[in-house]
Amino acid sequence: MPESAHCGENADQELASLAKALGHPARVQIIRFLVSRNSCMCGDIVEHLPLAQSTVSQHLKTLKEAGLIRGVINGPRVCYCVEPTALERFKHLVAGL
Amino acid sequence: MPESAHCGENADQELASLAKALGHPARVQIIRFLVSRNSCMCGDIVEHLPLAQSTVSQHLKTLKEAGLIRGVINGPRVCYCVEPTALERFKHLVAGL
DNA sequence: GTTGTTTATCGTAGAGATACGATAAACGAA
DNA sequence: TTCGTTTATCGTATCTCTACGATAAACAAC
Repeated sequence: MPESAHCGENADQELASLAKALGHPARVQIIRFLVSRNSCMCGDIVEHLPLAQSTVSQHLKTLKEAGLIRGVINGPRVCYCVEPTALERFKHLVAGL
Repeated sequence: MPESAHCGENADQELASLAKALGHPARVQIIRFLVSRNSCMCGDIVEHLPLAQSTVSQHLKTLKEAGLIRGVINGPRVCYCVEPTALERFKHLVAGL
């Protein structure tokens, strides 16, 4: 299994990638907001943050690309929620430091 | 106590700052290296990473400014070690997500 | 179809991150 | 003092991040 030969380095890269995604206060707030509400629409997040809608959308994209959240299209809206496995994975990797 | 009125936001900022410091693979590797050895000289880290000495020094500065490591001058060398309280604080903040 | 609502993307400006080589600073040893 | 070792800092080029307004895309309702 050549994959696991570098699992340590991969874990470093994975942890760094997740940490980077949470390396901005607005994105931490978004995650907390989603955890507290289980799920919500993009508009709710925009109202909750002192940022323009386009900026919030960009932060959501960053979190989505890191795998920390998921967006389900619901008519003209998008319902966002945390990806529990990714968040737990992050907690696990951090706890292992 | 006006300080604690915004402790939630402060925690977000604190978590984001620590996460940002760990948002690069090289810095994750440095932290792991220091944890595994308890402490070591800068040169050891430079040898362990595929980066120039100046680049490693810059990463060390980033980690130091985030409070995650400490550098003790020892003659012409500098002995680096993790700041256990900061690392535990980070683990605690992440676990609370 | 048109209209209004919601979200994503584009374009862009400014700030910060990342890497390196070159150089400076600090110190022990000769 | 002079030399060698070790680490930090400077200067720089390139890239990424962050923010915004403007615009496009998707859809419900009419």
